[in-house]
Amino acid sequence: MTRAEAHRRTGNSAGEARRSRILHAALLEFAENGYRGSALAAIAARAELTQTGLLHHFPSKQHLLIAVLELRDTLDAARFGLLEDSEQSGTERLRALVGLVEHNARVPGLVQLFTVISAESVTPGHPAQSWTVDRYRRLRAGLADGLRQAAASGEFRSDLDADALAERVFAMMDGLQLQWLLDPARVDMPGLFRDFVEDLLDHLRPADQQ
Amino acid sequence: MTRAEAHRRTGNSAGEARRSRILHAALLEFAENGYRGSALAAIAARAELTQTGLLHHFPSKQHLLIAVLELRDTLDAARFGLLEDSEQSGTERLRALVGLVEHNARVPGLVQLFTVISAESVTPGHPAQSWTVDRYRRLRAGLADGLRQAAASGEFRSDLDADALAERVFAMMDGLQLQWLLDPARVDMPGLFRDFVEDLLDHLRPADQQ
DNA sequence: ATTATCTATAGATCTATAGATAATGC
DNA sequence: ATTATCTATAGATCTATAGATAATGC
Repeated sequence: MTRAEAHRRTGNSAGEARRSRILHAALLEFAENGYRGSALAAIAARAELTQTGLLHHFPSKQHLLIAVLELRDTLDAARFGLLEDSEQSGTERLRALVGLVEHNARVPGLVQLFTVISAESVTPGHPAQSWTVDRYRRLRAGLADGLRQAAASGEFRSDLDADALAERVFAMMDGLQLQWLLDPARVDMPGLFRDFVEDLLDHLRPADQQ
Repeated sequence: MTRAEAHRRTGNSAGEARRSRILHAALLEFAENGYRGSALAAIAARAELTQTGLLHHFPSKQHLLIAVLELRDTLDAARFGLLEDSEQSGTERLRALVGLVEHNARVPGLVQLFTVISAESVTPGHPAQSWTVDRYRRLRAGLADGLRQAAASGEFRSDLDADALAERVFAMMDGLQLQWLLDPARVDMPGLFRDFVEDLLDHLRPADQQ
């Protein structure tokens, strides 16, 4: 172990604080202009250092984007218990998503980040492409597992198509996000998503409880 | 009327053909790289003329983008009878959307154009922003009207929330498009959308027919 | 005369590297 | 010694304008 490694392990709060500031600035810029529309110099100015100063902390623009996405995704997943190993019921899982959407309605910048970057990353050669593809696979698989568990336990009807439902739920979430970002006064994202989920829960109740 | 105007009205097939070729090239580039990621020179090369030659036909990059979007949107609307004055039933309207999605599955480039540009246009100052906002308003209002008519005629249950349903339908369509573009092998966009619409039709049937 | 196209180029940007200087912490 | 930061700059791009030349159609 070099001295540098030892040091990094023991805090280095100044450097950490700077990196965190750069990540925050990058998040705002990427959300406002997308990856291709954002300039390192603008991010650096927002974090109050020079463009080359920024590149000391993140070796390239691509590294910076991935760092922003991973940070945000980890925070969200932790916050809303979207991780696989949680002990929630199917109903709780779906309602946790409603809670996430309600929270999202208060942080349009973050929603915009994921909406803009996800769509941009369908284009060939985009640096976030594999990250985005993997993220959706993880999200769908996690929810589908939860739904299957709930079907097995008798909470939900046993003939549900877990994969199809998981896709529907995230498709609805993303589609509503887009329309809400474009026209917030006319699109009540959290209300529409909540109603969608409640209708879904009605539909998922086992036949003997309907 | 100047001679130029008279001339334009009577054909001018060479110029028209060139413009059409540029629009097609621009569509492909914008779909592949987004608006900000596309260079006029690349579009021009695809249309086999120089960058300044292109600017003779479209005065700026913004004009070109809007021309592409309007052309495509008009073609799609005409093709699938999404225009307001059609005489379709509610069921027919919803199934026409299923037909549109099935068609879209065969033209990923066009789907990518709308997906990438729509998301990019949530960013401030994007040239397609008002076009995109208006397009969604038109689409939602058109479908909502159709649903209301169907409710009034007794085809659908009378207590449906037409605006909320119209939003859901387009949100589902867009969300599935995104996931399909990212992972076509794992996301059966047309099948998922068809099932969604059929479930919706079940739900909309008046109580006395269930 | 009008339309189409080209060359040349102004004037901005943008990412990333090289290399110097200052600050930090063992 | 290591880390952080800066100036300077190479080398690509990118949009749009100016102005010349060729082609087209009355």
